[in-house]
Amino acid sequence: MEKYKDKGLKLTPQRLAIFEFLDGNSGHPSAEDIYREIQRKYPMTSFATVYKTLEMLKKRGDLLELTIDPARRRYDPETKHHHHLICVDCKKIIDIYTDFQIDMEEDRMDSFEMVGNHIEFYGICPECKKKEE
Amino acid sequence: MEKYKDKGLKLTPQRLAIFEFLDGNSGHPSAEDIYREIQRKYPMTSFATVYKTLEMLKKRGDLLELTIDPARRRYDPETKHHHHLICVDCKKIIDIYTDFQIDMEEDRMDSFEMVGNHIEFYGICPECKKKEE
DNA sequence: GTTACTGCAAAGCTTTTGCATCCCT
DNA sequence: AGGGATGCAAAAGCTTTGCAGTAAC
Repeated sequence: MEKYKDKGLKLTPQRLAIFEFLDGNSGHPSAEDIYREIQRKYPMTSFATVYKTLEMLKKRGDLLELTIDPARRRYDPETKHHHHLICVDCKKIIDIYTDFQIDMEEDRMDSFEMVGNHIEFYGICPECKKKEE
Repeated sequence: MEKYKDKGLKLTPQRLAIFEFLDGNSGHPSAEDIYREIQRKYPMTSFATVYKTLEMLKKRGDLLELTIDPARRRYDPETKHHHHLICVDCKKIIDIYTDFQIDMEEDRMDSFEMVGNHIEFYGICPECKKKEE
């Protein structure tokens, strides 16, 4: 939480609630997930504030936007390099911290300047597998 | 093109134009890209038809939906397993056919039944790098 | 007192849907 | 002729934005 105390950044109750909800949250919530949770504490909080705060956190580099779910954006407060294991059925997302060696050969990179990578593992989670039976 | 001739599938001019545009297209077009191109040949084609046709192709397994771009869905007619190299600036997407060995250890899979994976490589393309200078 | 933030409502985009008409087979 | 496909327009989601009022500093 300390990391948010800097110049020109006002710590409003709404923001503190959002920071607190995101801190250590590995559930990869959508904007609506965040909105619903924040509303329980601050019923007056608006969707606009949630989106504006998420945008601010993204710009600061304290929040990643996941493009895994075509229906809605999901957010990840864990900014250290990691990958994701996704249930193709319920869309649950699990963090994977294994360091895979997947460096590309120079001649395959089409002269791109590489800045990173991200692996999506697809699978069926135990809960959904059970439902299938 | 032959692969579309089967039971209960009508080959309308609109669909043929879409199939032709997608066939071998490695530009990962959005629905609007497809709509604009098809309109040049069949100005009467509607957006609804484009979306309905893409949905049909997805269900048949002849088209992949990419979730790489948070602003809009993009489509990939290449259904063989491959990865993507993405320009973080202009969002250009390049296909990568290298077969990386990234199998996870059993005990890291959280009991998921694995069905596949997809690597996104992020970089800055030569064109965008030039613009930066 | 300043200045940034909030909330509301409207607007912006992308994608989906219902239904009457059309046309491929 | 029959049934799937088309096109229109409306609707549905998710996300963004403008602005006046509010509150953090």
